[in-house]
Amino acid sequence: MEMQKTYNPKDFEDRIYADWEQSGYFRAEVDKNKVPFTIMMPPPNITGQLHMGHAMDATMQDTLIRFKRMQGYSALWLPGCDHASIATEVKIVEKMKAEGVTKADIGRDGFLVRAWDWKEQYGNRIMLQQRRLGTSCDWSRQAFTLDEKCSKAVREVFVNLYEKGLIYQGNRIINWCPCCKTALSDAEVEYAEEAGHFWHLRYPATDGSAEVVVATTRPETMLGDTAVAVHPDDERYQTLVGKTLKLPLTDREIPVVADAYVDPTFGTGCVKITPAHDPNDFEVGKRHDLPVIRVMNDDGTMNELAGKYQGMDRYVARKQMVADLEAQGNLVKIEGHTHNVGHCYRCHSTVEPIVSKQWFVKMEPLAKPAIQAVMKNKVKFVPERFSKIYYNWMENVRDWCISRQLWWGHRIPVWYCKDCGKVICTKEDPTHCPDCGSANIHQDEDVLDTWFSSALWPFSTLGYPDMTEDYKYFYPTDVLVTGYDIIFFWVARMIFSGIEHTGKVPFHDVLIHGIVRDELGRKMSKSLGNGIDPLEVIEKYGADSLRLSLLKGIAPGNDTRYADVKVESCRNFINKLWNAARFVLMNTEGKKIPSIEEVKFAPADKWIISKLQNCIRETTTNLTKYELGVAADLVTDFVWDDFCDWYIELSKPALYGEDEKKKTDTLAVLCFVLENALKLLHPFIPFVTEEIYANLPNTKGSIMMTDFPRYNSKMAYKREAKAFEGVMEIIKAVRAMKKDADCPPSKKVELNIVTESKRLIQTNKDCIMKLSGASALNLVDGAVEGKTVSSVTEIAQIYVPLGELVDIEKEKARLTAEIERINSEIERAQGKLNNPSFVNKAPAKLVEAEKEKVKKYEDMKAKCVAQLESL
RNA sequence: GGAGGCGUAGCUCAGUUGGUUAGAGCGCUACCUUGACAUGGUAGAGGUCGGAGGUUCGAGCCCUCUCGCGUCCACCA
Repeated sequence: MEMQKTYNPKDFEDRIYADWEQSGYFRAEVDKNKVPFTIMMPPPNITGQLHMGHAMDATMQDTLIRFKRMQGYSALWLPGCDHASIATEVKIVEKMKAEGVTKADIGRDGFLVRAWDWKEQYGNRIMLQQRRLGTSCDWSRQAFTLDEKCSKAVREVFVNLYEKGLIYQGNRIINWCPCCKTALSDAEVEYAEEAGHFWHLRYPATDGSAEVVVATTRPETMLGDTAVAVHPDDERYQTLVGKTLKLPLTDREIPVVADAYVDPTFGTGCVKITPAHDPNDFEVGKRHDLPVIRVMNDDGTMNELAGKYQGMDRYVARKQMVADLEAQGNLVKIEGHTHNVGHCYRCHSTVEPIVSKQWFVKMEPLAKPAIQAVMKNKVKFVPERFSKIYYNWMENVRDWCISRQLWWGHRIPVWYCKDCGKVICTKEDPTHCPDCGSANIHQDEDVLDTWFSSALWPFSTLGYPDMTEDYKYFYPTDVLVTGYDIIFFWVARMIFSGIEHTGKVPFHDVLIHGIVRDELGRKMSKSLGNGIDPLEVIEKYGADSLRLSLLKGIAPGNDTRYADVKVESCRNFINKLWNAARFVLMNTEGKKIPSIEEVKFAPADKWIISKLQNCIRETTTNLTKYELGVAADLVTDFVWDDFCDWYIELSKPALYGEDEKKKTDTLAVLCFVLENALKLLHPFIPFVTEEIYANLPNTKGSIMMTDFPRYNSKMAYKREAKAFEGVMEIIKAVRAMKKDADCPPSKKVELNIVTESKRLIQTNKDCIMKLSGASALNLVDGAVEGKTVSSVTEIAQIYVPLGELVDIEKEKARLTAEIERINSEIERAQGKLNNPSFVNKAPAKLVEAEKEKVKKYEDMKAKCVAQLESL
């Protein structure tokens, strides 16, 4: 097959993916002869579209899983989607609103029909988009948090926790979203600074003897006040404690209580206590046995206990009440005040702390072993610093509110007996009350927090609670790859869930990455409209270029910026690789290539093979350490600098020469190095490496199923490679000399070389001449007469007669400068050696290196001085 | 209030247990269409690593202080 002059990913990416998928290569088998390696894909929401964050997340995972697969592991990357209870429900309600339909109109069953329709329509979209990236997930095991398998695990886990007393129902202050009309967990509230006010209100004592002034940021909640608190030691208010106050705008009387919660130095030292609408007040209320008066409805309007304000929206009521208080003379003052206001993470409405009966998971017993697991390195965060963030959260976590007043999700598996009040929580749906036998039972209306099922993802997807072959073989998983933004939502909850329900940590490593920002460093967001669609980038540059650009130069845990120019430079790299392959293929065409074992290596061959071995070793190490950015740099640098810029050029004298054996030997090395480079690159840029691999002589099958290159110490050739670098130095020196003398590169020059390494130079004569643009290479014994420019390298002095181009004065200045430079090097090294503490304390190896350096530079200096004198 | 991060070449970023002369991409300068590639080649210019002090034979890396900019958590009504 003919390769085009320019790399064009559109010609093959879709075709190759279809081939892979059809071949079954993505499927992981339970194979006792292999070691499993498992990654669970963080399930994207079914409402979602692929964005840059997904693209990076998926690319990292795909790179790791392809690497491990090639290393011989039974590599499972299990994909799937999250039903995203609240996010999806919000979207469906929005869509219904456009049609003029409400949830009440169609009822629960009708709503669920729509929700499943939605899932059918959009649930697979993002999975299809992921394929464009080249993701090698095992689609045969694709899961969904609301499917039968995952639901079974949810049920099992809920009942177990309930039976252990770790799930309970309680009346507590929770975060309420009046827009979504559901409770939220603490993690689902986002705080943002907002400009607001402090309203100072006067509450007179009922006996007229005194008054207190309280300040509030939410005056509408005063209708639910059931006390005013002061600090027990606050001398100002000693006489007030025990008295009652008249609550303005109502006909209620409320007591003054003493509670240490109050900070006497803040404000007036008097705090209105609203147990139904503030978490701290709720606690104070409990201590003083205060009534809990909730004055707000679920939709954020005032309720029947709000008197004349009933039915008003919370903000309308606020305005009206402030006006009324002012009219009464009970508004003392209004202060400007910025404070943190909580918002729903889905609809961004201001959340309302409200007392409500909800289901909770008791966190303390679960958190302890989860903290231990990380402390004892059973779970390792990469980079390590994220474990601190994890500890900080885990150590201070409050009970998890898991019930949601939504319909889309796992319904809480609890039934209530209407006759005897029994609460029934069982793994099988009950038909009657086990206590009184009544069939008059009904299920709890609420569903579970969407993260309750995500928390089980690493094992629910493998069949838990059933001890399936998959579960036994692939669990615990190996590495979780995700962003730091969901450590609390998800990572932490998977860790304690895994430990509690399976007795094992769900994964050994957590590779944390940052977020992909826009070119200006801003977060990509819908409201800013600065999002970049990965699919458009793929369309323009190809998936491989996008993948590589998302990996090159990234460091674990750090944010990165997306820039077109980065993708472009990666595309350029791939084009380079493409053309290098084209070069090799053009030359191998119709030739019989010997196997690498039969080749007699030239010095350049040993050099590139040595470089290759080094690259194999370093790349493997870094991929194993999850340093994907470093690994990507290593491989691409090897291909571009060592292979393309040097070795391919070095191969040309042999390829265009007369010696057939030399020619085919060189071709064998070219093929060998290219093939290995393709394998090293395959985890990063799977499509183009597959395409080129298919064109290589003597290859069959897919590159993704070949073995990842292994470091071969027999091919290390360290000494030979080092020696050959002396040859390269000469080539570079000649190029620089020509440039310096304004000699056109195309003009062939004569090289006269003084060296002790005569054999090395002689063996590589063709390469030196070809790469430096020389017409002749003479080994001479001393300085050459006449107008020459000269240069000194570690192993040689080079004289190039350039006739009229030679400027003696310029040449003298150059040599003088060179001697100065060498002198400063000698000084630096000698300075170290003259320092007794360096010589005594530094490792012998380093001391030796400094000595060598002095020797080398002294030698070069002598040569430079000799040259200068000869001018 | 607490925790953590960042500050390295004009720009965007690497720099893994402290160890030769601190790297890359893009940009820039000069030259080059040399039988894979101008999405290219060759040769260059350009940082002393935010600042100060300290530990060490040796610090971009460790410690203290300090300046500037993000982030997360908590939250006093």
